[in-house]
Amino acid sequence: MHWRRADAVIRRRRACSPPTLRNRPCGGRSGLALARFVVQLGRLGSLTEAERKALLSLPGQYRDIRAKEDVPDQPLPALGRMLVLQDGLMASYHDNIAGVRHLTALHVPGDMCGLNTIAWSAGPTCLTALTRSRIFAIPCGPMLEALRAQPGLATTFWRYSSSQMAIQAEKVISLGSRDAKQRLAHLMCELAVRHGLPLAENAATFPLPLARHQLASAICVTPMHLSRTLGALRTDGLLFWTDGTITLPNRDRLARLADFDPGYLAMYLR
Amino acid sequence: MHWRRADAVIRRRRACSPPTLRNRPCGGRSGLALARFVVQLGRLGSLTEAERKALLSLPGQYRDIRAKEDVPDQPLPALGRMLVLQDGLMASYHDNIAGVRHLTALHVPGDMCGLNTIAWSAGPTCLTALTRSRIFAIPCGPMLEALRAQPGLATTFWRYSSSQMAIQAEKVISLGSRDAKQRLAHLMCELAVRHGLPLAENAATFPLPLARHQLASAICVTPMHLSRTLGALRTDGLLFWTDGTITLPNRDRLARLADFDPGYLAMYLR
DNA sequence: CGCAGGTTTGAGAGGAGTCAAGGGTTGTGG
DNA sequence: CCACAACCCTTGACTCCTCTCAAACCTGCG
Repeated sequence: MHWRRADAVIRRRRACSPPTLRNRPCGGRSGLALARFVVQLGRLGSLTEAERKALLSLPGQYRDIRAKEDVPDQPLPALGRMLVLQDGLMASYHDNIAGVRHLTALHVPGDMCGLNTIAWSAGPTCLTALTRSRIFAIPCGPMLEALRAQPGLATTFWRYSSSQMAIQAEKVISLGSRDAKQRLAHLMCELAVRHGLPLAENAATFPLPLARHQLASAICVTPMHLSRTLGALRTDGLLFWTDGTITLPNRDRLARLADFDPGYLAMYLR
Repeated sequence: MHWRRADAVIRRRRACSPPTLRNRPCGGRSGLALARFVVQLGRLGSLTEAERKALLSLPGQYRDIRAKEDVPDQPLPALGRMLVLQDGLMASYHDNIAGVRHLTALHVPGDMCGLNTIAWSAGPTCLTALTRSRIFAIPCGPMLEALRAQPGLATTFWRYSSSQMAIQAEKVISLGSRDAKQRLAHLMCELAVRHGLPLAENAATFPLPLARHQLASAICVTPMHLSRTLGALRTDGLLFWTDGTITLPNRDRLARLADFDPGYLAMYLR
């Protein structure tokens, strides 16, 4: 694959990298990642104490993933594809027939990636780490076991998938009806909420240590046009992105520009 | 709301139409609609005989919906929002702040619309009937009851939601990386499959009794541009749309043009 | 230091939107 | 029956957004 980038060079080095992850497991059971995930689930509706306990006691392994490393189809043999993101930023991607990569979803810490692959897998759902990330990988077996022991979990996971679908739907609306400036503004409003910054705070700052072409891919524009769009929002005084950090001085104005309605992000709001 | 149309007239008549459905219930229990839905579910994975029976015995009411009629938030009081489409074509829509309508998903006969609202509802998920449609509306109570009696159903519904999410994801890819001609071609390839036309048949014909501006909205272009795009595909000999009927003489070529890979439509393939 | 890659900026081209006009169809009322 | 309106569809001209191609700049690194 290659990014839709200025120089359009196919990076053979990366294409030839080994298909399985080769990173050291770094111990630890359960821990922060699952706790964050459970908090998200809790915001979506009723979660019984038994379900909470079952989730928090799920076994798994922490793994560090290098930035720009892909998680292929069978990422962690015998570990399954359910990854709770603890730190960093990951994305689901799709490489089209020409080999150009498009990011179809972003994942922030506390998100569970690939959860619905246990329900149904529509072809290869591939993940890539946009930044150095730490994940908690849950094996398939114990997850199925937990579903058997706590049948209510299926509903909970279904609910979670539905909430992620709402984000997808908003992306469709964005791509279908907003121009590049609005799409960028909308994504920034969304990421601010998903990073846990309360809506009440009008100014926001959060890390986004991406390359330009990665963010460009997330809003479906070329890096060149992203550059111009960033410039436009910068002169508006609405968005600054330096040293891998986003600064939004005025989220209200930004939200108005982007037609942003946070209703679909209930699971991230406190 | 108003469609993004040539004359840009807000149709007050429709906007003022009563918010609740006023169509005659037309009797019948279970029947065709649910059977089609169950067939879809069956293709997604294991469905036990008990679950199948529980689904098929779900109570509900058939309703006819006029073309262009909206199904508002609380469509059928005390009936819930789970509608199995038996005949016709429906769509989920989103009216943006300017009142312009965008279709975010199409529903063909056998689809269950709004199923995931029972899991989690991200704001108003509104439906509209693109053509005269017949639905089977299932009340919320019996559905929850069935979920209690057959806990495995939650997994099944979760799986179904995931499969619908795959269609959404493909839409994101379409909007992000294909131009109008490819998007139209892609949607036609998809609809042919979802109408149950076997992939092996290279030529396809299926009904699509829509107005131009409705289809335009589904692929996110203006009706004027759709008109041009239809002309282009017509001169290519790939797509003809007359009298509410789509004719695709060469699905292979169309699929190649659109970069269409039917893998994500497993639940519609036989 | 040179090089490769990321980033920005500019000029030109093309896809898609907007505005506008014209023809076709349907429905309604005189 | 006809006139008229309303709506739908198509086509053309113009404009704007975004892509492509290209060049220049910057940065980190071998």
